[in-house]
Amino acid sequence: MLGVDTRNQLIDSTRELLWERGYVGTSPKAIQQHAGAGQGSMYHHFSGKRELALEAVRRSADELLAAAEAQLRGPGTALERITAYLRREREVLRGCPIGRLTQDPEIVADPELRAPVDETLTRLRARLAEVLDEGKAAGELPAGLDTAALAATVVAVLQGGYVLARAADAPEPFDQAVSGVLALLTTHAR
Amino acid sequence: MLGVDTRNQLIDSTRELLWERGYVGTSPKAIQQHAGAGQGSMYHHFSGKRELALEAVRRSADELLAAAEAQLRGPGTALERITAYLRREREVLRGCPIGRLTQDPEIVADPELRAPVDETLTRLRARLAEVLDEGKAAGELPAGLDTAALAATVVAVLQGGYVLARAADAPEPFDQAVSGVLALLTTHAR
DNA sequence: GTCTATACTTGGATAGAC
DNA sequence: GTCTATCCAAGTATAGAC
Repeated sequence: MLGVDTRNQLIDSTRELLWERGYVGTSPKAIQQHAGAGQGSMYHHFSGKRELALEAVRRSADELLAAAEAQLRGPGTALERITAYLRREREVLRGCPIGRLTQDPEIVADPELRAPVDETLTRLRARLAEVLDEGKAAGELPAGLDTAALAATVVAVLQGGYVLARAADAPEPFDQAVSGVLALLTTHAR
Repeated sequence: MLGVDTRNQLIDSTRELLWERGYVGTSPKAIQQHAGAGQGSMYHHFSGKRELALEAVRRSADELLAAAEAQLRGPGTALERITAYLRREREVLRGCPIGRLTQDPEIVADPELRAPVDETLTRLRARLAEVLDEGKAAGELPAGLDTAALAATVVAVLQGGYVLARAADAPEPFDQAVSGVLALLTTHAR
């Protein structure tokens, strides 16, 4: 195979457009144009917009978890790894390619389309809870902490930070939200 | 005037639909049907979808700030009021009628449509920062806290909580996220 | 103010030729 | 595998009658 094949071009274009415009805002025609593919080509590889979206969402989901793992599996204490994850370089104004899908009525109404979104955020929370548990075990964090709740808080700060940044058309509120939760977390570390 | 006039019916219907389906997902026809109004009626009162949305967003924005004020201006210490605000009854699975608009490409691309969204979340943060400042002044919270950052965190937890809940199709992750940040905040109170 | 008719574009997909 | 032609509904709006 030489170069990228059409099928993958279509999937990648769909990922981009879903990120930028969501499911209801993305038309087959737009996907084709972005991918440089014709109608026939798209409908040869996929049954339609929905199937294409399904594949696109699954890939974005896998990528998001892998990216998180890169920070969380890294070196350092539990809190250092959480900090690295929260502070990692992000395209804040673009928002989260997975989280943004939760605002799409046709995604949440379709169990198959919602499933990868749900799994991704659920696993992310579970993984963060693990890291927080390590912090507890190491005495970095107080034994009484509800790590599952705290993991949800951490993910929510990211997802909500994107919302604030997009509203303001500026990344600062995102950074503030992250700073705020880190300040709370690290003064618990002793 | 007897009963609700058509103009207001149209605005309220638009508010509902924007909340549920966003701007790109809401058609003039859907608005008319939801409002029980005809085409001519809608285009008599408004120049089109955009103007209607503008009015709808402004009203939802005002309402959101007023609702927040109800908790934040209430009785109790700063932390008690923040807690009341975070724990207030919410239709979690519907998400935030203002925050959800930040995921709409046509809203954020249009300065006039984005403005009320931006103002609402910015004011909300400012108001929360005030309350947190009161908590600092009262010795409830450590003097070193960055209240602007913390206010962003609080709003982000709400906005992100909605995202997690909608992904899971269940309110629990929202409640966890709130619990987590409250646990951090209240153990700082001394 | 509201209704119906009309218009043009886009969305989403199928059919059949190459 | 890809292209072009075709199809029908929906989106978004204007025109003019009542």
